[in-house]
Amino acid sequence: MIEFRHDRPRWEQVAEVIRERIVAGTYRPGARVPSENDLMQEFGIARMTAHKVMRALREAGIVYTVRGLGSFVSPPEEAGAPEGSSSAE
Amino acid sequence: MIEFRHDRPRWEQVAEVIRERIVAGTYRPGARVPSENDLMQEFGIARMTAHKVMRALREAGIVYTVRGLGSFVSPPEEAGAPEGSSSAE
DNA sequence: AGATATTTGTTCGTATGTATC
DNA sequence: GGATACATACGAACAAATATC
Repeated sequence: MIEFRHDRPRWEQVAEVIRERIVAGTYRPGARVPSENDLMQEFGIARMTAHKVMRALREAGIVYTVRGLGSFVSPPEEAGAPEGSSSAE
Repeated sequence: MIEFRHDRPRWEQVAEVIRERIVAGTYRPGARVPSENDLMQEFGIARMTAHKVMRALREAGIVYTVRGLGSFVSPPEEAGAPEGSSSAE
């Protein structure tokens, strides 16, 4: 369990953790991130709080969500690199 | 946006607006009235304030609320008209 | 086709803490 | 101190989309 600070919202702190994992590569592009239910269990938070976490990450553009399926790490920003230019598909 | 007066509670002023809409027929009997979330957005108020609005309308008997669904305009007072007397179901 | 489970979306109910008046 | 108002957070219920059996 993580130690929640009292000077910042929980949904913000959890979102930070997930964001760090994505940056670290723990969750790769296209892969599913923990469901709201998962977040509830892992962080001991309520569903609505977990929902807020995912909404924040979604609005930050680092995940996208499909109802009934879950949320997934957004693909990297292809800034001028045409697909197929890096390696074989 | 509406101009909030400083001499009366916001929840009271918003409740007045919704009540007027119901009287005017903007929201008909049985129809759903704006959710607390809707009120937050339209009037720029907090959820607790929006909740107070709906509670006031509920206690006035002009709406009824179903958890998980929303609030609805109360049916008119049918003084002596049994249900099913108007048409076939 | 139907039932079930999982998951997100949305709604209301409630409690707490903080700030302001 | 009380009333108002905001933000946060937990709980419960209803709904829709998806997948599996």
